[in-house]
Amino acid sequence: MQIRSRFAPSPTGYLHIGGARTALYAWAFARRHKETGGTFILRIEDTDVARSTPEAVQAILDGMQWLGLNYDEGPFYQMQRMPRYKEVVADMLARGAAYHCYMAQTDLDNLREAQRARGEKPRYDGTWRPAPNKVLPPIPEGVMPVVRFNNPIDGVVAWQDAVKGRIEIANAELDDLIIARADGTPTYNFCVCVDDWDMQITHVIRGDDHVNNTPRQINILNALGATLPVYAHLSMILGDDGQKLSKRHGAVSVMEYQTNGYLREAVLNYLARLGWSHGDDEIFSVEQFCEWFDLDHITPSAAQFNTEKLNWLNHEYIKKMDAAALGDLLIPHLHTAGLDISQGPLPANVADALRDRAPTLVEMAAQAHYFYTRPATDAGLLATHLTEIAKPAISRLMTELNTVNWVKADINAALKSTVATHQLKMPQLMMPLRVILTGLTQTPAVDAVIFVLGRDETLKRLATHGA
RNA sequence: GUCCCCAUCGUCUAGAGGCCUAGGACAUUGCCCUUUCACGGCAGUAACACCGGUUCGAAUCCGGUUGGGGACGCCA
Repeated sequence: MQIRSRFAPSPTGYLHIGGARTALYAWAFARRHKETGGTFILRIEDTDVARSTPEAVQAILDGMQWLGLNYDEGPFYQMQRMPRYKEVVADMLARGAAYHCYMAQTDLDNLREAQRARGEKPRYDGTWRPAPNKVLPPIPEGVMPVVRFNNPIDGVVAWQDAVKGRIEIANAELDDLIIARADGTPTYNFCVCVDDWDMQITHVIRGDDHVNNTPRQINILNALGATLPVYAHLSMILGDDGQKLSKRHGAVSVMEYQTNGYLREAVLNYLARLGWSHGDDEIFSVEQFCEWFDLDHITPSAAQFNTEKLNWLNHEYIKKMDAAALGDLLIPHLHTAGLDISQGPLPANVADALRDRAPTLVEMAAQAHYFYTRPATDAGLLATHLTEIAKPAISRLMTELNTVNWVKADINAALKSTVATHQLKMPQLMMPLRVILTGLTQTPAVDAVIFVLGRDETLKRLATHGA
């Protein structure tokens, strides 16, 4: 079987973490079956003209690109498929699978309100639904009708959800949904069916919130004579505080993660593990994920986002990444931290020195200041650490550094021999050096700092506090 | 209100009747390492929502309760 999965966002906002995970799973599922023709399709559901924007389309594309979720077909835009939808509507009308409804909006509202008041589920009452021997109301003047789907009245719709198991809903719970508005434009549930059918989607992997749409779509698909896809409904992702994610509450664009200093590999890995598992495996590459991913191990319950774990994962990736690559990723963050890096040390070296103590690139950039700007000297700090006993040692060290072969091991040897000849304890030399060189008491190992700073800059800084 | 879904440590999860006195990871606590902080190492605290069944045996199956979530649009 050739797997064909799709991601079908509506462009009404950026790609947030929930959408990104949905896209990731649908993508990975197709990639998992690549050898047998697995195909990933991107479809933009933009039929809500009022809320869809080109900026949102771009934001979604950007987010997917950053994550590396490439698609094999598309992007398809529903607005460009209007003729096709209209053709299908006309056909359904002709076959009696759908019918015109002239009920006014206000009447509909009143109907629903009354039903709610009676404790019933609000539903269209079938006033305009044709039936044998039924006399329809006279068609009102000047009213453009909507088209409603002739939903089955009896029986149940059931499907084997790949993550939630068997779900069944009685047709009596469903009503005749509108498939085309009065202005002729088709609606969501209908477009999805036509698209999934036309695009021969075999696996619909989407958010939990569509479970309720599924029986309606199955009915429409059946009326169309289409083969039903496998449905896999992903539970939602909750915010860090267990609350639902929303625009004003923690739902941020995936791109925010990039600007906040997260690596794409870490975000991908984190998302992969949020709602899916492969035994005890925690850290794995996207490639590995694509090999392992299956629908069977997706959790049916909602998952709470945990920034601390993301930070940990991000740090793991930072610690393992190639220094040059890490340096490249760090550059933009150094810029936003306001540092002029044209004069200073190589970002790759800075990154290498700082990686153990920086879980994100933003944090790393924040710690990188003293590599690019002379530290302000805190008199108090200097007084505490730059003791009389340390001064001659530093002076001797300067002469050594002047000629030492500039590699970390030799720098370290110079430090050690200075400590030895002046009969100091390590901290007695390291702390004053650290304070002079960085202005801080908490930095990477001093030999690493010296190495990254470079000979000239190190000697200049030491000279200012001239021992 | 009606319908649907969900329920293992604080969090993400393993677990598909005996391998479970419930495993891993993050976080947390303690100790070790150490030129501070960090990194790293070791150890610890911590969970099957509740009540009934089924079974020789249930975290695993069934029913109910409670709690949480979602859906009920001429939005997607």
